[in-house]
This record gives sequence, C-alpha cells and structure tokens, in this order.
Amino acid sequence: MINFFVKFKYGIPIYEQVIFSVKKAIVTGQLKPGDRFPSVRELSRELRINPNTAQKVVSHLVKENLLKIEPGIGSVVSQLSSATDMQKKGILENEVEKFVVEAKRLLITKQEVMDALDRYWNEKGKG
Amino acid sequence: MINFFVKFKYGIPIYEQVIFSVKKAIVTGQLKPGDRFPSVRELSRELRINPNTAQKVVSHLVKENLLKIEPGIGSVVSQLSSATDMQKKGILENEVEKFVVEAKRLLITKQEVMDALDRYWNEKGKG
DNA sequence: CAAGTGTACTATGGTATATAATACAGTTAG
DNA sequence: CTAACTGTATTATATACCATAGTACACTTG
Repeated sequence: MINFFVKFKYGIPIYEQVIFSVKKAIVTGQLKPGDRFPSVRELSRELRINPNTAQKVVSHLVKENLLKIEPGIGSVVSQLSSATDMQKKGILENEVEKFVVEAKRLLITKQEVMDALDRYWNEKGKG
Repeated sequence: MINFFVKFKYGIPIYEQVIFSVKKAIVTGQLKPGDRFPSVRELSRELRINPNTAQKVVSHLVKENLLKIEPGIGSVVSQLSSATDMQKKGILENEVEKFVVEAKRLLITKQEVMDALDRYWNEKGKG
C-alpha cells in the first residue's frame, strides 16, 4: 500500500513531483520515522511510473537522508535531522530571495506573504 | 550599458538566471519603469550569451509584462502591476507550500523563516 | 541608405527525462 | 535450498530542453 498521494502535473519531472510528495508526507506526519517505504517495484506499480523513475526517487531520497536502505529488505523512513548552519543559510537566503522577488514583482504585500506562510505552517504542521 | 549583474551558476539554465536578475533589478529599483532595456544583441554581447538565449530572455519578460516592445526601436521596462487574485492564490499557496515543506524537513523553525523573510524584504525593499 | 531594433528559421551538440528490458547480489519466508 | 522479494546497475530508445551558430526579414531612426 502507498500512504501518500501524487497528482501529476504537466511540465514538471515525474521524479521531482514524487520526491516532493514524499517529503510532504514525512513533514506532515503521514509517513513517520521507522515506517517501511514502498519498494521500487511497488512504487512503480502503484504510481504507474517506470521502475527506473521509481529507483531515481528512492536514490534521491536516500541521498537527502530521508530514507535509509536495509540491504535485501527495503527502505525505511529516517528521522528528520536539523539542518546545518550552511544549509539553513542556503535555504533562508537563496530561497527567500526568489520568493520575495516574485512576490514584490506582483505587488503582493509583506503582510499577505506572512499571513499565507503562517496559515500554511500551522495547517500542515500536525507532524 | 548593462544596469544589472549576473553571476552565472552551473546547473541552472542561463536564460532563467538572466530573467531572475532582471526581475531583481526591477524590484529593487535598479531598473525603473520607462527605462530602456538593453537590446537583444547588446544583452548577448555584454553577458556573453548567445543572441538566441538573449532573445529568449526578452520574449519571456515581455510575456510576463515586465518589458514592453516598441517595434523597430527596442524594449522598455514596464510599470509593475498588481497580481490578480488568481496569481496571488498561486504564489501564496504553491510557492509557500514548497518553501514550508523544505524548511520543515530541515527542522527550521517558523520564527527563523519569518525573521529571514522580514530581513530580506526590508533589505532589498528600497524600490 | 546605413545601422540599429525585435523576430523567425534551420541546424547541431549536449544534457535531462522517461521509458523498456535484463541482470545480479543480498535477504527472507516456506 | 528454493522461490520471491529487496536495491542496484546496465544498455537502449525516444523525446524534450538548453545553448550555440548562422542567416534572414520587417520595421524605425539618424
């Protein structure tokens, strides 16, 4: 059984969309540390994607320390670990910059952004 | 003369990086509404990119209403226009979602994000 | 008319994405 | 031990995107 959902959009690589869905599932507590993650073949079958694409998803998630492989058995959801200062600096500068520029170009106010952020943070924050 | 700067990074399409730099220049007031925008050939020469890539930049910016073409003359920076409710909904849900998921997976706190957002908004907000 | 605009087109090379079909080593249930 | 399951690697094909090069055309300005 698959315990997360993906509604594929056109124009974004499938493997990226699946990766994001998994991250979202983990962040919201839908997938918990220690949970067994679907096998490559099961992922392929259930999401109707190529086994190689499913394998790409797993290898990326392992590289990002979100999954851990138990050889011969399968993969397991890892515990979330705090970002290093470097990583924090990265996301909090690069990502915020992109975000702010896009908002300002559409004349969206800081308050609107803060509200949206606050709302979304709590809404999906049960995990 | 080129009135904005691009430091190219590997792995991100050149035309995307240039587009973002232009947006940033507009948002920060470095490029003001009514300013003449460099011609395709000048952009190509100054940034050392292919004319076709420069043309791609211009056409994208025109499509996003950030530049306006005066046929036979050149292009001019447009006035920023407020987003429609649909556009706001788009950026404030999709973009915030991506952002929050990435932050939470690195166990970055809401306060850290809010602070970074607030800091960056004011820092680059002289325009 | 000459030189500058944006734009369109063909062509080539490199890379990324998604698919298909095998194959192999390790682990586990029966 | 065997069968069935794990992750992983390989080769191959088709498509799309990205960046480059070169040429051409209609338009406007000095």
